[in-house]
Amino acid sequence: MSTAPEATVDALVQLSFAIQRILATVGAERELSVVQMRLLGIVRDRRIGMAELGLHLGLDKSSVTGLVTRAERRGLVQRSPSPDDGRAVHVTLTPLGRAWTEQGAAEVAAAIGELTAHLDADQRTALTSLAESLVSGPATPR
Amino acid sequence: MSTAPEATVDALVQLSFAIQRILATVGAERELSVVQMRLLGIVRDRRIGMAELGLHLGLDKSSVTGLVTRAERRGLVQRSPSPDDGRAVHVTLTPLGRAWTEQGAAEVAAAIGELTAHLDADQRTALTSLAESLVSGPATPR
DNA sequence: TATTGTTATACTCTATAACTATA
DNA sequence: TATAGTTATAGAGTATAACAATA
Repeated sequence: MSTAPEATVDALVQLSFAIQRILATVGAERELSVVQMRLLGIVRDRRIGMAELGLHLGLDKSSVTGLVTRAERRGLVQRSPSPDDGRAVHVTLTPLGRAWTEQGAAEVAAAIGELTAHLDADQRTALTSLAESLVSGPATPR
Repeated sequence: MSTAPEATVDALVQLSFAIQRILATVGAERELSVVQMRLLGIVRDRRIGMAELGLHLGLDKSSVTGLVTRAERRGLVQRSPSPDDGRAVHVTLTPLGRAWTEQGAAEVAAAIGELTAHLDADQRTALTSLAESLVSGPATPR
């Protein structure tokens, strides 16, 4: 049970808030919450049902129902019955939802670009690999 | 308008979710949301009123009213009238609130310690200073 | 007039429990 | 029986608008 030095804890917590603020700000331009943005991002590249969506988002299935219903009402996603399983539905992006998702992703990348603009190439590489190693554990050479 | 490379964007966004998940998990042990945790953390070292609290949290003052009321109802914070300004109130931690705040901070530090356990001292130092530089801009030597 | 804070209201977001339909 | 999803309900969290009290 290691405890990180206070400076490291503070820096990572503050950085996480800065990134979340970027996501919230980009979403707010289209009145999307961070969770709605994640929903669109997840549905973007997966063929997925409500249950699996709940796993990705860390939400109960009943919460996902409301989330998807609100996004559907706004014309961003669609429910369609699964051809394989009569109980299941698939959630997919509408053309509008796809456009917003791509624009949002570009705006997030631009804002993070501003945040990291003062780094040189080596620093950026170091930051990226350190961040990756925290998320997925130490590098796993194949 | 610089745009960060995709790998950097992904790594930072995923890292921010990992840190937020730690905060949410630690809070959940005491049925505290991340915002309630932030509230306690802000009140911990400042003598502060509702308006300034709203600025720190990025919330409207009416939202802060509800947030503080719920925390007060649970015995975590106290409102007290400002001696200087008849309109203002100060929000302070109760002994229980202080205990929870300190325990929570320790648990967050421990969890982030786990996350960074695989880093050696140099890597940890590099990560900390890179993260600090993103949050507060490039190093500003005095 | 401006500022501090609360109240009323409405909506999003979330979980729990109970339910329907399909596997 | 188990799984996929919805509905009903309750509560937290948020903003806007209107308000009271103080500066």
